[in-house]
Amino acid sequence: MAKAPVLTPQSEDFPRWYQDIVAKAELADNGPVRGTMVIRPYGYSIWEQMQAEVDRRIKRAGAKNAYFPLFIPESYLKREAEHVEGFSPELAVVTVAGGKELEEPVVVRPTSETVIGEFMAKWVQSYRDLPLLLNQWANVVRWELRPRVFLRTSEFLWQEGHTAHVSEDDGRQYAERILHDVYESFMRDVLAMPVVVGRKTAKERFAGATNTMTCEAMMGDGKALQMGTSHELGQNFAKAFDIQYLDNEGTQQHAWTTSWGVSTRMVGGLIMCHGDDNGLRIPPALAPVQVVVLAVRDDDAVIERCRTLAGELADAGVRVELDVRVETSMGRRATDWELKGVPVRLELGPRDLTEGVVTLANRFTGAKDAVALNGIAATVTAALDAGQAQLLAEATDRRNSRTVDVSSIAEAAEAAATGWARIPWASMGTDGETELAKSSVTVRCLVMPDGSLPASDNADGAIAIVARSY
RNA sequence: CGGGGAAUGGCGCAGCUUGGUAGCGCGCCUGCUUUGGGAGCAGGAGGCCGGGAGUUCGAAUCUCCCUUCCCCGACCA
Repeated sequence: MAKAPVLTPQSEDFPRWYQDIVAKAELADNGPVRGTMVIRPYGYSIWEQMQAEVDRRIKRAGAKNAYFPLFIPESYLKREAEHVEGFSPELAVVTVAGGKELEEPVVVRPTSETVIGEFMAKWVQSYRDLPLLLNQWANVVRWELRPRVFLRTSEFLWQEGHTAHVSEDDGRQYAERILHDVYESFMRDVLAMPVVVGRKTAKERFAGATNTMTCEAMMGDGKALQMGTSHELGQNFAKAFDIQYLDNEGTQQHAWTTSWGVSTRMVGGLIMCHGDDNGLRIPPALAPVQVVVLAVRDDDAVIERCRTLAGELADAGVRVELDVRVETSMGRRATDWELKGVPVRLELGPRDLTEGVVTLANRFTGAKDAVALNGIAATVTAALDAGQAQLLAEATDRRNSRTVDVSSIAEAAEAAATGWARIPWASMGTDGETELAKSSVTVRCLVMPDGSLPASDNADGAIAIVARSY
C-alpha cells in the first residue's frame, strides 16, 4: 500500500530527516530540561556496542578504568587559566545543597582534567609510577546554547582518558596511539566511517591543551562532525595540580599529561553518515541486532521454524532477534526494522517453508532474495561482511568526491557549501580563519599531504581541511 | 542577550479575525475480518485549551502580566 514517505527525505530537509529518524527508530526523546535527552533502549543498545568496542581497545592500549566524582570544587577549575576561561560559560554550578548555601560552589563536571589531576598528584611520586593511564566512563554536563539530540546535549555520556607521562615525547606518542589505534580504527573498522585524522588549529584547540588532535567525519549533507579528540596537555595541568615525580637522577620533574574522549555524539554521527530515506543503516560490526527473523504469517509451523532458525544463528555467533508479532502486519514490521537499520531481515512464511528457503532482505543493497535454509549462517555472515565493506566504501566515496582542493579563501568558502575543501594552511594567512568564519566555515583540522599529523601549528606543507560543521 | 514565532488529548495540528456545548489526523483500547511492504470496518477511552489577573450573562477565542518552548544570530572539545 503506497503511503507518504516514512521519513522526511534527506534532500528535502536534512535536519528534519535526522529528527524523524531519532524519533521513529526509537533512539531518543528530548528530556524535560532543555538540552537533555532520554536515550531509549534501542539507542542505548547502540551506545553499549560502541562502549564495548572502544573499551576493549582502550584496555588493549594499557589504560585502566576508574571513576571520579561528578561534583568538582569550583576552585579546581580556576587553577588552569585557559581551562576555566574555556569552560566557564557552559558550567552548571551547584550553590545550594542540603537546604543550605554551600561555602564553596561545586561545579557539575564538564570534563575531569582538574579532579583527576588532583589525584594524579597524590598517586605519582616517582618515575616508576609513570605512565599512569586512566580512563573513565561517565556523564558530563555542558550548558550549550544550541542543543541537538546526540550531537550537542547539555548532558552526555562519554569516556574520558587521562594519562601522565615522564616526557613530552612519551605523552605525545600515547595521545597519538589512542587517536589511531583506538579512535580511528574503531571508527573505520566498526562504524565504517572513514575519518580524517588531523591537528586542530590554535583557535580550535581544547582549553588548556598544547595540542589537540581530532577525528573528523563527513556527514550525508557534506558537513563535518568532530567524532573524537585526543589532547596533549603539556605540563599545564601538571603545574596547576602539582603532578610531580622524582626522576632516576633524583630531580623533581613535572609530568606531561594527555586527555582524550569520545561521546554519545558518535551515535548522531553514525545516523548522519549512513542513514538513508528509509532510515538508519547500522554497520553489521556495530549493530546490536544484526539479523531479525520475521514470521510472515500466524502459522505454528512457520513460527516454530523461525525459532529454530534464530537459535541456529545465535549459535553461530550472530546477534539475532526474533519477530513473531504476527498480530502486526508484515509491512509495518518490515518498515520498522528498516527504520532501525537492522542489516539483514530473514522473512519466513509458509511458501518459503515448503520450498526450503527463506527470504533474505538486505538493508544495504535493498535486495530481497530467496536463499536456502540449509547453511543459512554462512549466507548471513557473508551478507553482513559485504554490508560492512559496502558502507565503508560508500562513505569513503562520498568523502572523496565531495572534497576539493582549492587555493583561496573564497573558493574554500564556496566548496564548503556542499562539502569539504583542502587548502594550503600557509596560504590562509593570519586572518584566514576569521575570514572563513564569516561564511560559517571552520578549519576542521590540519593534515600533512601524506595524511600524517603535522608536528606543529605551522608545519611546512600542512593542508587545512575546511568545512561547515555540526 | 538581539530579532521573529508558538503554547489546545500521547504526537502533529485546526478552531481565535466576528466570544455561545472543544474538533481533526496519527497513536491507544475492544471486537470482527485481515496478515508475502506502513491493513480495513465498527465501537470506545483520553482535554481545568501553559499560569495568573481582568472585561463579559458567558472566554480556547478579547485585554494585561508571567512562564516555557521553537527558529535565526551571537556562543560551542
